[in-house]
Amino acid sequence: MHKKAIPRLRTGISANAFSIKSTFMSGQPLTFHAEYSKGNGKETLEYATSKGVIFLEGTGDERAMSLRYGYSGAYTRAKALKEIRLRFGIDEDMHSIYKGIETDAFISEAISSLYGLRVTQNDPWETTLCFIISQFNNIKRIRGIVQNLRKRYGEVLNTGDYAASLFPLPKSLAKAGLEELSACGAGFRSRYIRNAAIKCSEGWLDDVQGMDYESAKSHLMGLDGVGEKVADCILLFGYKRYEAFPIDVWVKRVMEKRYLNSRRSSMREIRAFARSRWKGLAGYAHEYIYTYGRLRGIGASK
DNA sequence: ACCCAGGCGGGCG
DNA sequence: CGCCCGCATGGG
Repeated sequence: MHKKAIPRLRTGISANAFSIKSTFMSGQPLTFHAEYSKGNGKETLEYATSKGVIFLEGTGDERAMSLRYGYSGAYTRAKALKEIRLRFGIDEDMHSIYKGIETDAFISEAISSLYGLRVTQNDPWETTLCFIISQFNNIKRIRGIVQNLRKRYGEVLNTGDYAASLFPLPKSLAKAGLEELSACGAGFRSRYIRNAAIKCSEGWLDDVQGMDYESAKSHLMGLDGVGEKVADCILLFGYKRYEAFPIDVWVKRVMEKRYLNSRRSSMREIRAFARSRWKGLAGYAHEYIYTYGRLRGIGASK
């Protein structure tokens, strides 16, 4: 893909409590369209937005991660840097977040294992598309479908030195045929994708930012293929609403096993528990519980 | 062959 | 409300 390397610039950032690897492993929407690699003392992440490609390179450890960056497409130096700061929550006060969510030995174990995992703030449309695809699916396949959609519907960026398919815009997917979407692997989600693309290209997501959590959630659920869980993911990863606590099969199992005496519990019950325990930071706690639980296979049937 | 995956919509009691 | 079912597809 690369004909010539894109230059990497200094960000001047030495991030505290920031791990590219843990963030990548957490399976946030970014990672459905990002490539991670690690070698000779540095780790890199490369991902496509609808505006261009961003490269992030880190050296050092999670307590002082020195960052460099690169960009292509419509970005300028300043815009690329701003994108990175926002996306990875570089200016977040992790000390106070950890203080707020570290309520017990289990989450404490998760935090030390995944130290530096950040909740990323992604573009709302990206997040909506990624999580509509996520339903009744697995991460590997979600990634594959997102890559296929990028290649088929994303703007092609070709600078001569470098070529890539950008993240597809809603207006581009709004015109997609159902068979074509199915050919990307979307299956029964094809009609959800097209309908959401149509509504989002007409401004469905425009006012969410100003809504309170409950109204925003029910508004998002007005999109076909968006239920409670996906709406919570969109709010958490697309709008940085840390009060959202999405409950998928993994979180459900881990919560039951580690917090609810191995009792089979309803979604409502689990949500209420999480909200009362972690309050406005439930979503941040969620990422550690979800990722740690999934990587360790906690509560898995075998 | 079977089971599962970051669920959701629709139908039923 | 809560429960149950079908759903595309690919990997273990």
